Amino acid sequence: MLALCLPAHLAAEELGAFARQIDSRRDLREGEVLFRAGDAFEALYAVHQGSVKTSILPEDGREQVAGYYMQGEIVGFDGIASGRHTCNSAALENSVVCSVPFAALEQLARTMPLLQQCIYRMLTRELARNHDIMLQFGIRDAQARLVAFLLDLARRCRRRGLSARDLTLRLSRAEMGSYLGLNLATVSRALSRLQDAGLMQVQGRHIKLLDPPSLKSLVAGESPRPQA
Amino acid sequence: MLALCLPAHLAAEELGAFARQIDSRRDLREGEVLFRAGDAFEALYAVHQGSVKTSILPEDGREQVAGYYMQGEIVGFDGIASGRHTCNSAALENSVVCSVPFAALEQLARTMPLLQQCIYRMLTRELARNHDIMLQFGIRDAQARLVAFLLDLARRCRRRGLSARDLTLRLSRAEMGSYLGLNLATVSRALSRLQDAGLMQVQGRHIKLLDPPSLKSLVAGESPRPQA
DNA sequence: CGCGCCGTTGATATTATTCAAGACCAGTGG
DNA sequence: CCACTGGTCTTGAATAATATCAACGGCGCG
Repeated sequence: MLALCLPAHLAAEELGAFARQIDSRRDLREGEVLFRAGDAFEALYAVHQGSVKTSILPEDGREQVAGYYMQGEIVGFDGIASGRHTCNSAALENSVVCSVPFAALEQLARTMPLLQQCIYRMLTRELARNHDIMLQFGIRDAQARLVAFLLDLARRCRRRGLSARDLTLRLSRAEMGSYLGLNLATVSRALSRLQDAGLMQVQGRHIKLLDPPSLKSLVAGESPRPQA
Repeated sequence: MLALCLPAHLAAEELGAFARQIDSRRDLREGEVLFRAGDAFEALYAVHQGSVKTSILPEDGREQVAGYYMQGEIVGFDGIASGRHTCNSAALENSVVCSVPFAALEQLARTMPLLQQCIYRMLTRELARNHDIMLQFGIRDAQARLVAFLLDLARRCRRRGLSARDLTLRLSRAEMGSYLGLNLATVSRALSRLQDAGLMQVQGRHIKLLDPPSLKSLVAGESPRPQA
């Protein structure tokens, strides 16, 4: 299953050597913790099946969702620099991850230029992705921000061969809200309004995007932003 | 001056070869553009003197500030994955940057393990930094968010041997607001209130942090967050 | 059936935005 | 030297958006 988790352009023979060394699969049940803030950073985890969230919990306050990872995505880059994880990670449903011990990976990469390249690409991709996410947070309007999130989700689904129209959220309203910096109730209301407007169909955690073009223009077009 | 821009742990002899190849200094006047969204990604820029901002401008809307880089920091990671810059960059004051052609750097790194390491560290650091920034955006209260920004700034100043108490902002209120997702007026009011509370002294763009501990607790302690 | 969790929705309070007026400041030209 | 001007910052009042509080409905499960 490792082959599925790792970039395809890794040459076959290298993959063989690689897999022999570090292949390691782990099953998670819903809610099960993958790592915690403060844990030593030992591995990256490729989500093979299911989905995973990351979060922080400020001692005083309530959990804040920091990231959401689905099939084919990689969790754990936080803490790669410091050697310790800076957030918690837990499965949102029964899931399977491939654990990739990072020290071994690095070690191996020293003698394998292609693998080196592969790691490098992972890092830069993650960098670009984070950049995108940060820009999305610039959207101030609650409804537009939510739509941006859903469209991002749709894009990621399409990439993985799933339907980009029929989304199944694995996050609760509260978790979405936390991730987006919105209140649970605000998320719910925004979804209702979007449904009333005929732009999507909402049934609990199943969302059908009825009018992607309009949704896109909603995000790009009329987001009131602070001046500069 | 390149030596100042690059990580110190690069072995001297390698640095020599490196510098000979790619050393390239560029002076920027206030407001001068370093690169634009859509430009081919050719180089990273180490800020040697002064400061630089990145921003996007959605066709419809107003400029949104995406990042702020000071002396000793590196701009341009956006677009490293796609080969094109995804945001604009301009000098906030008269500045000097070292341009580091990235293709050359990569090429060179193939034969220099230490340089390889160095690039690698740059990437992971940037990753960690972005992660931190994203978490800061989770802070919902305008005042607390602003304080978090100022404390981050202070930390970066200290790291660079500048005073962590007396800050000189290079961003206007509007730019700070744009970066933080707040209105200009909100930023101004928050600063006034913080001053009234005796936590800092504000004189235009000069800010003196009078009570860092209280400021820190303000960020961590009582930020009302959505539930999850 | 009753319970707990999740989601929706209303009423209200709080917070931030918007609009607008004026203060401050530096640069410029009379 | 002094107004003038453009930009930035502060502040007030009105408005809009979101959070909070709370009630209720649905659904799965013991």
